[in-house]
Order: sequence, then C-alpha cells, then structure tokens
Amino acid sequence: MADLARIAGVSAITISRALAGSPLVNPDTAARIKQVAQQHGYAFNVSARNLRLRRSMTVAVVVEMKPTVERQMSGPYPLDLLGGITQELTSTGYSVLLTSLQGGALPNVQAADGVILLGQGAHEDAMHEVQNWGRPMVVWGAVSRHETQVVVGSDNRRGGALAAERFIALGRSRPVFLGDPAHGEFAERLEGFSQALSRHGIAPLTPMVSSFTVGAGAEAVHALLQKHPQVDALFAASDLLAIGAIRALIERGRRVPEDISVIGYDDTPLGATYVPPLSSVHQNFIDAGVLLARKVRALIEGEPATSETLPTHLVLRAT
Amino acid sequence: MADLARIAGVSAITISRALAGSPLVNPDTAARIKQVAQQHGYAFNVSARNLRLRRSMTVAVVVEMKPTVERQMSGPYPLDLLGGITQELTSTGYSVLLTSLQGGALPNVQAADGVILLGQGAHEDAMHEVQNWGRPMVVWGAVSRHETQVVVGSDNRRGGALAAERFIALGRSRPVFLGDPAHGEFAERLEGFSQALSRHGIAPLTPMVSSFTVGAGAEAVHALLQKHPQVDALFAASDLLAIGAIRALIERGRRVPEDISVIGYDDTPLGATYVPPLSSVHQNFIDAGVLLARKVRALIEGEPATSETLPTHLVLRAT
DNA sequence: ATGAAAGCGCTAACAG
DNA sequence: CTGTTAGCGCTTTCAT
Repeated sequence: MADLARIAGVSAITISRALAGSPLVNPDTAARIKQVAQQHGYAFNVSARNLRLRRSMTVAVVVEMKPTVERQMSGPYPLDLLGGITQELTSTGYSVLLTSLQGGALPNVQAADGVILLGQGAHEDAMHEVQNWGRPMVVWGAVSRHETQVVVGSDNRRGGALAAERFIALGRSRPVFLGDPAHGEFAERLEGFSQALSRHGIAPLTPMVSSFTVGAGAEAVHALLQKHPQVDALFAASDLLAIGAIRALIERGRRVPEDISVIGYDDTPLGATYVPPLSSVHQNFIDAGVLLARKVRALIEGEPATSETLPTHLVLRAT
Repeated sequence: MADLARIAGVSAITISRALAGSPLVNPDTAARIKQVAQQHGYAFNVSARNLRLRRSMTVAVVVEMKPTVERQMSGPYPLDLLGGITQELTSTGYSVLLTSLQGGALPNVQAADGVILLGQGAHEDAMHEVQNWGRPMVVWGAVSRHETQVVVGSDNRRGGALAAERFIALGRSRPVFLGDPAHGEFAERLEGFSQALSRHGIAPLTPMVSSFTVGAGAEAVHALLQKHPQVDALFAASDLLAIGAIRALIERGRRVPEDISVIGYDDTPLGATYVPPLSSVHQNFIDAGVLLARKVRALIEGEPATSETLPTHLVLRAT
C-alpha cells in the first residue's frame, strides 16, 4: 500500500479506504487507485488486516473424516452439507477451513472466528473440545439433545413419524426400527416413529444394531427374523442399513414390499438407484449447510442465533 | 507474549522460541514458559506470525461444488480426496481452505501458500484462473493433458486397458465405450481401452453420451441398441453411467453378464451394492489426496515436484 | 475528502 | 542460552 500510495500520489490510508470501498474517499480518486492497484499487480495482505482487525474471516468446519469404509459410504451427505456451508460463507467474505480433530487442532484452526461442528456423533467429546476454544460454535446434529448449544438438525422426529404413518396407512402392524439410538439423531427418529405408532396401539421392535454399514443391517435382520418371523414393516435409520436389511430379507425369502415394507433415511443416490428403489426420508443437506453458515455468521457478528429444525419429507419409491 | 514475558521474567523472544520448540532455549526455561502459557490461557496469534513470516500455512482446495444432482451423485469421490488431503496437510501444520470458484476468489484464498485444484473437468478455465494467482499449484485430473502443470491422476489408460483385457479374456468381440471424451480423464480411459482392443483387431463403439448421470447412461444405451443390437461388452467411464446402462440393457431384455459384460469406473459403493454388483475399475482417492498434499507442500517449500500417475486395478464382481 | 501517528503480535537478525 | 531492535502491512483514532 505504501508503494501504491507513492505511485498514486496519495497516502497509504487513502489506498486502504479506496480499496475497501469507503465512502470517505472521492470516487475519482478511488477509481484511479483501483486501476493503479490492478496495473501493478498489487496483492492485498490478509494477514496484516487480520492482525490489525483481530479476526481471521475464517470459519473452521470440523468433520469426522476417519477414512473408514463405513464412513466413506455415508456418501454425499457431508459433501452436500459442506457445499451449502461453503457457498453461503464464501459469498459473504468468510473462508472455510476444513479440519478433522485428529492430532490436536492447529493454530490456524483455533484462530477461526467461528466453528461449525458436523455430526456430534455418539461421542460428544468433539463438541466439548471445540467448545473449549471459546469461539462461536454451531453444531449439526440432534437438536433436542443440547439446550445450551446452537444446533441445526433436520426434523428427525417428524421423519420417524412419517415412516410410521406410512406403515399404518399400509395396514402394517408389526414394525421394526433399525438403528443404534446411542446416536442422537437416530434416537430422535426412533422417538418420532414410536410415538406415532403408539397412537395406534403399536410398539416397534428395536433389535440391536452394531454400526452403520450394509453388513450390520443385514446381520441384524437375519437375527431378528429368527425370533420374529412375522414382522411386516421396517424403518431403518439410514439408507445403508435399509439396503442391508432388504438384502437379508430377500435371502430369507421375504418379498419387498409385498411381505414387508421398508423405509430408509437420508434419501441417498445409493438408495434411489437400488433395486428395488428404496423409499426414504429426505433431508436437504445443502439448505442445512446454508443455515449452519448463517448461524455462525450471526454469532460471530454478535447477533443472537437459535437452534433450528429443518423440515423432512418422505420419498416413496418401490419399497 | 509480552505479558507472558513479564510473568515468566524473560523476554518476548524467549517466549517465542520456547513455544516454537527452538533448541536455543534452555529446556527448563522452555518447560516453565509452556506451563505459564497454559495457566494463563495464552492464545497464540496466527495472523501476527503469518504477517511476520509472510506465509499463511494454508492450502486452498478448489472444488467444483455446484449443487447439481449429477455432481452430488458422483458421491464419495471428492470427499475421499478431501479426506486424504486434509489428513496429510493438517498433520504437517498446514490448514485446508475449502473453496469453490464461484463469485471470484476471496482474499483469504489468494493468500494461501498453495492451491490444489480438484477436477480440471472439461472446462479448463478454472485452471487458468487459479494459475493467475501465481501460487504453487497441483491439479487432480488427466496427467497426459498438461505438461506444464504438476498433475496427479490415476492411471486412466491402464484402467481402460484392464477393462479391455477382461473383455478379451471373456471372448467378447463387440465392445462399447460409454463416456464423453471431452472430459480429459474419460478420454484417457477410452485411449487405453481402444489401444488394448486394437491389439486384437477390435475397435469399440463410442456412442454419444451427454452427461454423467444414470439417466444419460440409460438413454445412450437405448439409442445404441437400436443400431447395434449385437454388442456384448460395455465399459463405462463411471459407475453411474454403468448403472444407467445396465438398467437400459435389462429393459431391452439383455442379461447381464450372460449376454453382455459391463465394467464401470471408480468402484463406488453405489456400484458395489447395486444388483447385480458392478465390476469396476478402482482408484484409491485417499492415497491420491495424500499425494496431492505432499506435492503442493514440496512446491511450497521450494522442492521440485513432478506429475504422477496412481495405479488402478479392476475389481471383478457380478457383471 | 485526505493525512499523520500509532500499534495489532510476532520473529529474523544481530548482538551479548 | 538470552536480549534488543526493528519491521512485516494494514487500519483506527484524531486531526486538518
């Protein structure tokens, strides 16, 4: 800026103001300055501004990104969320700092003006660690679980209820819920599912499921059918589980959906292209990402922000 | 640091050195300083260091993240790449700045010490724009296309050849390649495929395909079968196209793999769980991400880096 | 509408 | 092994 100032015959501060679009500077001067900056290939120094302004214009996004097979398969979900976040944040001048929590947070990350935590998961240690950084934070996950945080999540209860209502409408009376309720979002789905069913005097079976994988879904269903061969509806907490379940059902000679209806969760491409195409509860991750971004921004800028629940709807396909 | 210096009874520079783990400072002093820092909740100011050091310890990752249905479906691929990149970069002190190219680059992004460009795609404008930033850059894509850049890509030619060899081994003689060669990586796959086939005096059909989607794959195959009903092998440039193709084939009464063999590309969970499970050319995106990260880092640190091609292998399943 | 002074918090260079 | 000096490039007062 000092150089530009010399070249343009003004002072450094005028350069600063002109480049920042301050109304204090004469439009003609501003235009000339911008042109000179352009010509001379001037590159603004962000670090200097950040030092002076005591902020980094950066939001850290913390993702669980263990390169595990199961997580990989959870598919486009984190990417869409990231897409929404990035879109919203970059269009308002913030940058997205992507990070996992492995091996302790970097200085850069701790310097972020705010943090978005994706998936509080079953272990909420991540949340507490991040909270220790003392930065504005927004969490993606189960809204009901944390009154003290700002949490954005989709309406898991409603999602569960939608599945239940569908089963009722189909005249099903022996429903199963597949998913580990240790996971906050799954617990909410089960709650909604059970509540809606109970209005019809029905209680779902809830077999143990060890993980998120297709294999786990299949295994759980195999075990389940031994004890309860007469189940006629299955609601899985994820499309992966649902797919595993369908596989097991078919192996056991059940027809889907004639003998048993199946509904998954997340409406993934995986489910949609599966044969038979999977009915599933849809949530809009891109919108969710945008919302998360808006909320951290609000928090960073000192405005209030509250937890929020996003709508959810049932996509009916073949199952 | 000045405060810590006062408290610990040393000078600021000693604090700086101690916290940076410099061997110049007495181990006892260093330990004491670290403890004091801890106690008083000292937070290191990254911007100041960045200003002083003239670097940001940040690598920008440029992704095409248009929230289009087709792109979403390309599934875990960008996420695994990102995972590998993040893992490698954060473990060496760099942060990952995620960004799309929409709406012009932010100052933060241009301040990155290096750039990783994911998917030069068909339009290489992104590459040229990024190149203008004058930062060390590494590209993920088709290696053969750009002699001047450092490009990391998987061995698309070999992937194509593997598919061809498999078809030959199966005694297939009327193969098809499905994919738009305007896309650099697809062009390489076709090259490898054709070359390997030509050694057996065979040339593949290459019907027009408009995009990456399941629908496009199905459409192309429907059209193809009108003219060339006797095709007996199909190699698709992506699993999505392959799945679309299979759907169309079945609709037209062909049996897979009895009447026609199908091989996809990317070995996605989508393909693996499809019915029938799709044979596909596998590439390891996590490794690729790690490699990309290492190469930018080398470039940033003034070391040389060269383009590199990652191995690829064929995963045989039912098709 | 423009400028002068001052300082954000850190570290390289050069003593001691 | 420790300290002094200086300055990275910007922007917020407070003048003019």
